[in-house]
Amino acid sequence: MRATDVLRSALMGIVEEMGLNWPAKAVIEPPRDPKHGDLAANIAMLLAREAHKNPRELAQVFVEKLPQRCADIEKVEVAGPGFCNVTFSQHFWRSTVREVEAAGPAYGQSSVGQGRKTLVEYVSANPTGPLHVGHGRGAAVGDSLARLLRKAGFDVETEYYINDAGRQMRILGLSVWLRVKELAGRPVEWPEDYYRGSYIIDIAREMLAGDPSLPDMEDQAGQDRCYERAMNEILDGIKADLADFRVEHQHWFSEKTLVESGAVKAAFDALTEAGHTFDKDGAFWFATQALGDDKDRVLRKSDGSLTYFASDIAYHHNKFTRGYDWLIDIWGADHHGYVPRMRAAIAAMGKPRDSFDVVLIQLVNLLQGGKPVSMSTRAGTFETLADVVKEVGADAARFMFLSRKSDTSLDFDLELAKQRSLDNPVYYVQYAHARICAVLRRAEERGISLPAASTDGLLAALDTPEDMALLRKLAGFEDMVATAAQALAVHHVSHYLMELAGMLHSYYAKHQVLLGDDTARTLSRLALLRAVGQVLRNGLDLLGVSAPEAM
RNA sequence: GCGCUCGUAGCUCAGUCGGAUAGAGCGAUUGCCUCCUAAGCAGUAGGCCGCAGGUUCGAUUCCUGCCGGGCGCACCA
Repeated sequence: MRATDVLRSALMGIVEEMGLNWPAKAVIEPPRDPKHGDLAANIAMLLAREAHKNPRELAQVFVEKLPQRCADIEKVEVAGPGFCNVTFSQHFWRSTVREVEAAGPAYGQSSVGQGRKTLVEYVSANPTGPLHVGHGRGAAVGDSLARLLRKAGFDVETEYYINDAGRQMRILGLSVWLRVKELAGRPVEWPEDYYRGSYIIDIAREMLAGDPSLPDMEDQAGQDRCYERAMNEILDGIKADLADFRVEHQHWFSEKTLVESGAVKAAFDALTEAGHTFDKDGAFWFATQALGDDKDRVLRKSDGSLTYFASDIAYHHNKFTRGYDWLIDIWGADHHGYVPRMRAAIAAMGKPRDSFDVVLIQLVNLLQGGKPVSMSTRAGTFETLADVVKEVGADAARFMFLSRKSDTSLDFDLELAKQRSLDNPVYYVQYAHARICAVLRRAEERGISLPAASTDGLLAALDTPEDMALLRKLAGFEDMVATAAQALAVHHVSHYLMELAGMLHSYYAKHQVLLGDDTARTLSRLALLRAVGQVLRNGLDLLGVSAPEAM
């Protein structure tokens, strides 16, 4: 926030003048209670010991010197144990409207990310069936996180890792193949592990219709053919479901391709060279325990096949070689035990700890009017992402997924997601935007013309406490984006939007915007509302939620 | 048993790089449309921030232990 920067540099100047150093723990932030001013600084409490003064005494020094250094400061006082509480002038806050107008959709953009090359890998569900609700949460979080990080100045790309090389894929091929044979009236013996979903039968039926001689193939060949077809079909379905959910990955990365490229061997060699591997019991091991894991892990089993971990190491190694220096993985929370070994792998690659982060996505409990919806594979229940999106819409689903911390479990009530009330926050926020648009439309109808860029004079009539509160909130948008991005916490955006929408609704109820007899005030309030609308749009865009002009 | 994680209002959840009197919505309850969208607003009630210690000027926030919930602990993926 501009106010924070202004105050920080003024305070730094004073600290320097006193011959002291700026402590790392110095914080400048809006106090909880707005009565304490716009910003509070704890600097005096931190420097008290070094300056041989009591905190309040030292704070008094700052209070006396600040106004000379900063014309925008209207009031500054010592409070509590030694805070410096600063209030900026109304004129200063009003200029926020002009900043929003100037930046438009780019308002909130910052450069705290310094262009760091970042890869967000998310969803990455095995292509063995349609995406379910849990994947949807991961999809929403990954997509919004990428948007958020870009807004904060990171250079972000997104990726879906296709697990097309392992056991699950063999089972998928087998499942379809057996269905094909069954449909053709051949005798079939069902193994313990196979995919039972109805989509498997659909694929088998299509394949059989396309090639009636298919069941005559040899088992292995038939199974391979089925695997190929089924995976592609399911992958297409996944892509379509994601597109309907407004999620698009820039890269689709195949595990199979990775394995065939020899990347696994290269990764093994690199680990061995660094002395992190050993042979035991006929298997090839990675000594992760020395790097913080519970125990050492197998990379190549005694039967010669690779573990999932092996190709995952190669995959992450490959990400680094592609030039990314921050890897963010979005995983289901049931994989949290996997984090230490992946961290061990990153460490073994010689990469710093902060080059790899995992965002864990907790379970989604699907409810219907407060009662749990069966998550079984039975038809007719809402289990897939596509079903849920169809039922409640992408906006409601995304907002719901993004309004809670991602690592706590989430109750998703289908009834509630369709309700048009404050129970359902997405409508509350969208309604605020639509209301603003309605007022702007009405103004236009009445022939009131608001210049695209307002001036100090035009904004001068913004002088109520509610005006100031909204302006401060708008000014804080960039900070919110930056801290949310760095904390990988998308839900901060939803909460900010809820607060901003609440303030707007409250303002709307209290202050008439279109005032027949007071043109100056009308114009200034219209400009403020337009700025609020812009910030609501920018925030909703980070969530991938639409901002309707009418509801 | 070990590890990770969570425990904040009746319910669902924010907040916490240590700061002043802990917030929101729902539910309960009382009001508000001759006026820009009532999908809204204003008010009231509701809290040992799981428990006990420790660190400090100051702890809901950090540390330790305990209690309770969730998840994980494969030569599975």
